[in-house]
Amino acid sequence: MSRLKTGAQRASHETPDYADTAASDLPLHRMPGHHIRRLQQVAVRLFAEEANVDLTPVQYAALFAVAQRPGVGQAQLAALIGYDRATIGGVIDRLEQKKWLARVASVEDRRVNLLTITDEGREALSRAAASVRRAQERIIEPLNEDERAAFERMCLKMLAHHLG
Amino acid sequence: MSRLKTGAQRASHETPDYADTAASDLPLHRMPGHHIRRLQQVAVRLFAEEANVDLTPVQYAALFAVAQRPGVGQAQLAALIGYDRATIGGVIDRLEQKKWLARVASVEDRRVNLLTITDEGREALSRAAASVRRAQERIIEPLNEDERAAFERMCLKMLAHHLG
DNA sequence: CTCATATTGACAGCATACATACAAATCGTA
DNA sequence: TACGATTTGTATGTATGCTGTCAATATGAG
Repeated sequence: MSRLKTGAQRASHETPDYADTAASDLPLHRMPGHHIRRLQQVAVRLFAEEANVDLTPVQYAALFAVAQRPGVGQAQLAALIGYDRATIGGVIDRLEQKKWLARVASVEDRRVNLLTITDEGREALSRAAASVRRAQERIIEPLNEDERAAFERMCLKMLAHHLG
Repeated sequence: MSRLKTGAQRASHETPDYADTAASDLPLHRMPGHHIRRLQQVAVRLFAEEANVDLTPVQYAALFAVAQRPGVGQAQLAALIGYDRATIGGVIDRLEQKKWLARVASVEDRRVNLLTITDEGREALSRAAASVRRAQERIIEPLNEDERAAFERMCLKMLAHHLG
């Protein structure tokens, strides 16, 4: 049986007034998870808007990481940038199709695909750099310098706690 | 060419040392978008860990919103909680399968599906409330009170700027 | 050396997300 | 009132993301 009083809802503008919410005293606009999800949507959109290369945020991260660590395996790469082993396979497939990444079977460990970036991949990465930077700046554009630093610090704090 | 001196970034502790990155002077651990994506992953994981009901974060948001606004249309619902019109269809499909949400054809506008929550839906929502709250608290657990307020404020500031 | 154990990458299945296109229906305006 | 523009829900295709399973391969304890 619910205690929800539906009578309280009138037409309000953007933020609905979730008044009298007995079932949950946590309206959506008070949930960090909700904000984070929407920020993620915004970040992806801005990335796509700025992009001058056919790269998604995920593909960029993967390509960037392989450039830093040539010869990394798929599982290692996944751990490095925070992906699932299952997900990374498809990402690499698409980067391989574009000839920006190459899988090479390891001789030491025949289970492993050694990943390397191609010259075209490096070129794409280089070409994308500026627009990626712009996208990142646009996300935090409404924050002042202090807030940007604080935001980064808090993000890292939460990530260290939950992932570390 | 960038003005950023990449030489300045030495091996820092937990984060891999992306030293001498000529291709991009923005390492992953300095990209807000990267942090947001990983926070989103954490948030989803915590939600799933705490959940005592078969509900995803998205489904919870949709169910919650419909409970607040019975008779809302799919497009309105999508706008309300920040989804794509195309995405919301599948979400509603699954909630309808569980008998927690019902589509009713509108008489006034025959294009519209009026969405209403069922008694079972209300019951599920009520049952989920505590665990959803716990999941939200766990996300920001490493932050102190001031930081939590600041984080929420900054999230809302960015969202208002990019969505408003 | 051998066998239990763990790791690696592939695959299937489910659930977001987005862009695009579409038919049906509604609305605005001439 | 007729008709172009818009809105609504649906479908398709692509790309994350996760869980779970599997075969092939390493690894380590005995």
